[in-house]
Amino acid sequence: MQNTTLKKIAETMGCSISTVSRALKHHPDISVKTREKVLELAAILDYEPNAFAVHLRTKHSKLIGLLVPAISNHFYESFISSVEEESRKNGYSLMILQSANDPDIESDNLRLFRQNRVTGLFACITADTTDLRHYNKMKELDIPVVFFDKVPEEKGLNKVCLADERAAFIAAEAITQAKKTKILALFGDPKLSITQKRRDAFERYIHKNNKGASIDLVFAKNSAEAETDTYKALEKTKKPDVVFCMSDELLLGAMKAIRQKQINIPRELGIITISNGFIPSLYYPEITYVETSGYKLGKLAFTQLMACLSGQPPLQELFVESSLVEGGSL
Amino acid sequence: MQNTTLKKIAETMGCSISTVSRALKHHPDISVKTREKVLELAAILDYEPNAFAVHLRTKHSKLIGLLVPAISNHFYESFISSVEEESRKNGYSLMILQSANDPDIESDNLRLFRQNRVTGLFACITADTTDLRHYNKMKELDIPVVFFDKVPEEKGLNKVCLADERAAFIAAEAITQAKKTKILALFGDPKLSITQKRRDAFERYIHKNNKGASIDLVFAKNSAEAETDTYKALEKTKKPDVVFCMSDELLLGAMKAIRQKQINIPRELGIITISNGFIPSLYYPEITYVETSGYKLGKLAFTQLMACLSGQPPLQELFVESSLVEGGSL
DNA sequence: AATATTCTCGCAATCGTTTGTAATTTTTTT
DNA sequence: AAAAAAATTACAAACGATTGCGAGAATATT
Repeated sequence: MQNTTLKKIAETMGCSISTVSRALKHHPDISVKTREKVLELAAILDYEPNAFAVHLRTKHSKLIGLLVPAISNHFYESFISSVEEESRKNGYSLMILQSANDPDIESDNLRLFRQNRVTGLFACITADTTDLRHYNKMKELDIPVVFFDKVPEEKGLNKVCLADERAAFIAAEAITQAKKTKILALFGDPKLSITQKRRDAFERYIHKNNKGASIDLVFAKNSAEAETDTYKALEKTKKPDVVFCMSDELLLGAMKAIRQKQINIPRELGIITISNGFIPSLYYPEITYVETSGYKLGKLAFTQLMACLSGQPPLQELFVESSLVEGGSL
Repeated sequence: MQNTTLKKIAETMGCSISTVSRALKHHPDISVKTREKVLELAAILDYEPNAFAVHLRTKHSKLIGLLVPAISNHFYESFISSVEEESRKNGYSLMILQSANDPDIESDNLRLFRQNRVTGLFACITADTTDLRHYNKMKELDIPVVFFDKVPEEKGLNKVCLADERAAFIAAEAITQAKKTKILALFGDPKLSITQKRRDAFERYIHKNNKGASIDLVFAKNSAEAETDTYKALEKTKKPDVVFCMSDELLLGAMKAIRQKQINIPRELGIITISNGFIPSLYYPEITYVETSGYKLGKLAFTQLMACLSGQPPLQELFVESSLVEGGSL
């Protein structure tokens, strides 16, 4: 069956299309009597405005693009969920694409977003994104981009991030207060600025406030690498007394190694991570973590995008604060 | 900056819009020479077809709707991820909305899908969905709907589901083969049909093939309940020698109790669950599970939808088979 | 050389809305 | 009652792309 259109309503009512259109949006030009009739008829015929026609005409797509590395990820999930919620509340639809951490797919997706004339875009860049041309093209087309989580280094972009330094700082503080000195620190891809920031903050704090502590610094690209690296570290004669993981992914790997070696937490070894809290709650004792909420980040990103859309874009880098959540692992 | 349009290209080339349009899609009517020129110019001007205009004209939206209870869910995530992947490969965009298990939001969302003239729809109904009118409206508009996971009872609908009975059956089989006889079986909300199906299949198999085995049947609404219930069961004098969980959520609770009691797996106690595999892999030893893959379900759903779109709709209920994935927990 | 055939390309309608402006009707004013 | 003002509705041009049809130019046929 065909969809009801303004034309169909107009014809069955015996009036013009524009009258119908205006009546439906309570335009003062239309008399109450006709408006009522139109509204009634529209309800009967189940009229649903054709979003494509509306967007084509108004040039306002009410569509927001969202680019994440992967949907199946415990952090992005909560971000997505939160953004979807806000979008729907504000009458926007969401177009979600995954880059799979591949710059080629990323640029394909950005093209798709452009073709769909998204009103705005949330983007999390891949580890290998070096070419920002596609993003710049968005700017040329007046499509505001709010980068989140993994953001480019460039200045003058809208970014919302977890307070990476702060989170690492808090973790380092907790380790220091727990009087741990032999630290195994697991970080992710060293190319990413998030890694650099967390690492810097972590080392700075430890060197300044935890004199005599040693840091065994390891970069692991994924969970499996984290596992082997942790395993190796635990076989050394000078075993660590605490493990710091900068992400859930690394925590998973580290915990597997720890379980294999049957090491008791927290008696023999402390562990702390940066997380949104889901994974840490799976273990017993629960893992102490510095909270970084994808949910909050999503809310913040949305506000930021709305600000861009409705006025002068406040080009700036915003942060979601972190806090320590005590499990029993430290 | 404005987007490049066919008109702009036509004007700078000094030819008509239709020529440009045809040249861009390699229409035989257009000479190679002009085609080349158009292509070149389009590349320079960064032409991106306006999806709205295309869809309005062609009446083919290349947009697929996806309705899930929640994005932040370890099962739907993989489903979404899989569907997104297929969609992109096939030139479709995805519009994802969450129902939050609320029938009102569900119907709002269905309206949104209609307004956006989705080409097809994947839907997982809420636990309280009784009114299928909104879905029937889709059918009237020739929008095929593929229900997945939680599907309506009605006949004559496209459904793709996990083989709930089979999964429980396989788990029961594995338990029997492992010669376990004192079974603690954790099931979810007894109101849900999925619970009933799994329970029936499980009990039937055990009673028939594992003579002398006893089943301690427990219904737990969430992870916390599963934890207390498991804890209690482990304190009884007649301890279970195996735990069966019908879902990841229950597994998480059970494992916490087991960890607290410092019980060795698999030496003192076996455990098996039904899962998509993520949570089981977090433990050491990894948990043996019957796989129910959201990923595979997504692939199946997509194929089903494509079939509906490209010919006679094969109204039918399809199932994703389950298989046993051996961890070291049994 | 005249006609037929094939190549190229442009015209114009269309998809379903929105919206400025003009036209018509009704009401008010004098 | 005639003119002015206000209220109501219709007309028509966009938005950007697609596509059937026809026109003109180039080539082929006799």
